[in-house]
Amino acid sequence: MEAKSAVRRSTGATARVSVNPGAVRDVALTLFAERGYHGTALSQIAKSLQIQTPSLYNHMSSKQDLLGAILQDTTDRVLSEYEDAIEAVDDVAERLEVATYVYALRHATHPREAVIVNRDVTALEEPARSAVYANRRKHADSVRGLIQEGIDSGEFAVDNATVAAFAILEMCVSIARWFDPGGLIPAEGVARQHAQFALRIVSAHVAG
Amino acid sequence: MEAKSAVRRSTGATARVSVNPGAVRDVALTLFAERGYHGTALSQIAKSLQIQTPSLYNHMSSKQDLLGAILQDTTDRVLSEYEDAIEAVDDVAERLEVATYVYALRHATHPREAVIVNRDVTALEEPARSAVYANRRKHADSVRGLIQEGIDSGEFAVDNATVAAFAILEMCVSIARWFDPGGLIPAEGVARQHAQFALRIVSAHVAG
DNA sequence: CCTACCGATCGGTAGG
DNA sequence: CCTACCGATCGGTAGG
Repeated sequence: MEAKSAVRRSTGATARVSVNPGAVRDVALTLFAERGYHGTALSQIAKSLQIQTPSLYNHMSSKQDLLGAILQDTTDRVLSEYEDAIEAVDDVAERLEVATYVYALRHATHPREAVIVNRDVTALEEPARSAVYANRRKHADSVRGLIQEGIDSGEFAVDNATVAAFAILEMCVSIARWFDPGGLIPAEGVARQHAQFALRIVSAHVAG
Repeated sequence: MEAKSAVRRSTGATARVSVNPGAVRDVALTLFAERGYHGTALSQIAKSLQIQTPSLYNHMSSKQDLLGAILQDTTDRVLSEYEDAIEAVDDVAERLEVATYVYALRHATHPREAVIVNRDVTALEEPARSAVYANRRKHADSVRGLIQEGIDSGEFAVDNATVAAFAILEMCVSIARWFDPGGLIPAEGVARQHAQFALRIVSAHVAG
């Protein structure tokens, strides 16, 4: 009969490092993104970390909290990144360009977070869900305002600011679903092209 | 003591019409779109139809089959609609325009199907999932080819046909997530604007 | 971090 | 279309 530790060592699983809240969240990001919140069992997260399911509760308070923290942090970051980006420039076309660039880049570099925000926000219970929606709306409303400003000044030519804002934002969101970080185009290249698409969508007259 | 039928009548629920496979699918479309495949229980579908869960099996063979039928039919229709649309015109810019128009219009008029295809295809088991992916790829590859054709002929000016194709298709897909059929803009208006956005993204020189 | 265990609910079947 | 029921699995707790 073998000792328990020897049996465990013989399974060939990679050595466990240290389980902490960050590690739990990282695995949750991967599995939620792959299978969705409802499609992921805590037992799968635990297995990936090579611990038993109840041990997860040393690093989180509930499955809902895990989802809530991911969605809140992600949308918080999107919002602050957006505000930093437009603060740096004044021209309305340039603002739309940098806003699109950072939003696209974030979706290319953080696909798991993006997929979960867009697929599983409905799985989040209130009041956390409303807080996430509020972040999203704040961002979308501001981009819409940017476009309306460009229309009013005659720099942009587009039928409807709301439709254009959704088109621009959503083509960026989708990057998280198709972009291959190991492919030929770097994340910055995809972001740059989307920023150009945004200017073209609003028909901005840009130099160069 | 009241008779069973009287009790049922007294609940105030709307009169049940006739349950058939189409009614089951319609309710599944609504609930899957709202909560996702894994987030929807068959008991909820049954409750919405005012029958017991086991009775659902008179109208479907399994939950997986229900999802598979929805996804296969939806992607089949997208593909045939696309082929019909581009057949009707010859010019490459016009082809991109009509292809975008019908794709956008479909997502505005069939939001439930669109949301489910894009969120729950990963919940579909093989080999059905691969068949759905094949339909999607056929459509995306053809649109990418259209754009490449325009680049080669000098009509379009875009860095990368694949990136442009994804941007155009995905901004249309997202319509299903934000479009309000009861709002100010008709579905056709949203589709028309997206067709214009597509031409602008590829920088096509269009008359008018 | 574990074992032992909980009530609830899942998709689905048997047999009318 | 129903009642009665199945094994499996869910998120989570007790108590070390």
